[in-house]
Amino acid sequence: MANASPTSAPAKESRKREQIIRAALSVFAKHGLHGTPVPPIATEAEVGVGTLYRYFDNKESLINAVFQDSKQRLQDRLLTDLDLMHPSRALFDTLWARLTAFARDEPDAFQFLEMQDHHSYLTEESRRREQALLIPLGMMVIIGQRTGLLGNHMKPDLAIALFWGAFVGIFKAERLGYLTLSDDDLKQARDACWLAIANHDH
Amino acid sequence: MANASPTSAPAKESRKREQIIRAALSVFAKHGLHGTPVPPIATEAEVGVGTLYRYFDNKESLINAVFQDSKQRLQDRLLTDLDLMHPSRALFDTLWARLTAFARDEPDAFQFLEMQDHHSYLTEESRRREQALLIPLGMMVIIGQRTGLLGNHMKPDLAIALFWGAFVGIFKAERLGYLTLSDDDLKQARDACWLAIANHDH
DNA sequence: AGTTGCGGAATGATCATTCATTCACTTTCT
DNA sequence: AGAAAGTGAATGAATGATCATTCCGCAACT
Repeated sequence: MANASPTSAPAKESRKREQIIRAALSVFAKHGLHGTPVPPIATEAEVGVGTLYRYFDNKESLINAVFQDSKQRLQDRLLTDLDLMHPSRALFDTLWARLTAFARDEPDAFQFLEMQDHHSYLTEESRRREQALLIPLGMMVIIGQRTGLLGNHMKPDLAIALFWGAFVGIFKAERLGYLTLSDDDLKQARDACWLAIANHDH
Repeated sequence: MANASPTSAPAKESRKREQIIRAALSVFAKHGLHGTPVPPIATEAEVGVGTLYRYFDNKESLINAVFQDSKQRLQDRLLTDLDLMHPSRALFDTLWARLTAFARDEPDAFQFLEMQDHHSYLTEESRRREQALLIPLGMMVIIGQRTGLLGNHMKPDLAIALFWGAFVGIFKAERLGYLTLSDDDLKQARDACWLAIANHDH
């Protein structure tokens, strides 16, 4: 065995990398992308600025790492062990529950992913990650429409944008202090969203 | 008469101010708030940097001017000659139509108002403008619930956040290239939003 | 003793803001 | 009326602050 110590060298190294990503996420969420200098990120990560640049080529590549990491975690929490190919009201409720759990557990990541200004920074790979989440959801909507569960008049992309926008909207309102979301509020919002996209022909 | 010329001195002065606000809006929408230096704004406004600082104390006060101007225009276009105290499906459709018209006619203003990062800049006055739009809409929802037009289980603020988020979501998706919104798509989205908030007890 | 990781002062670039000067237009004086 | 002086808007080079990035000396580990 090359490494038997509790924190082996490569493990410790990648732990530091994650530390920086987490710190960056937290500062970006608070002050925006252009708005946060690099040194405060290093401070928050309890790391020298020079160290940060050992792990990331530049600010842009750090931003992409944060983006991909957050997107990946969202995707994992949302899709793991879920059969999107058999849509049902129960599946919708599960997705909603997982989404709210994500928004609650990782508010910084949730907010970061909705920021406007990272889109000019994103690399090809980051955009691919975006698709990795959108495409399965799109297929789910298509199947749901085929089976008569969902209204089949709407473009799948439109349904997703509508739903996602509504979801983001209520949490954004909460973050800005216009609202507090109780469990009951979330259930009502969930049901309202379902009404918006379900099939009403029967 | 002190001023008989077609563009009197005070008129010309305020025209220049508006020119700067318009230019700032356009550049802010493209590159974000922190992301845009002041000089490019002056260039876009066809004005010297020094001139810009004759009309605005600093960047922050320019941002607030842009915000208030955009918010005011949204409010004017949305509420003028509308009786919010008598909600109906037709009123909802009118609001939707005005909202889409605004998003189409003034995409920069629409996007700017949704940006995350201006909230740390906003003055008391700017926040007041925010309320000036939200409060009448909230009253409309309350009345709609009282009259049985809207589902009356939901907090008015929640209904508004849900609706506004969905609306913003579809236009954001279009801007980012995930979608194109035909007139038909917009009608479908409108009807879906109505289903989400209307009363279904009859 | 050598190698690798780390830190943070140093560097050069970019930014917000200022200010000395120009310029166009009035008012005053002869 | 024509000349001279006054006024304040407009300008953009200059200034100082802040930022991203580098690099060299130090520490830890082998």
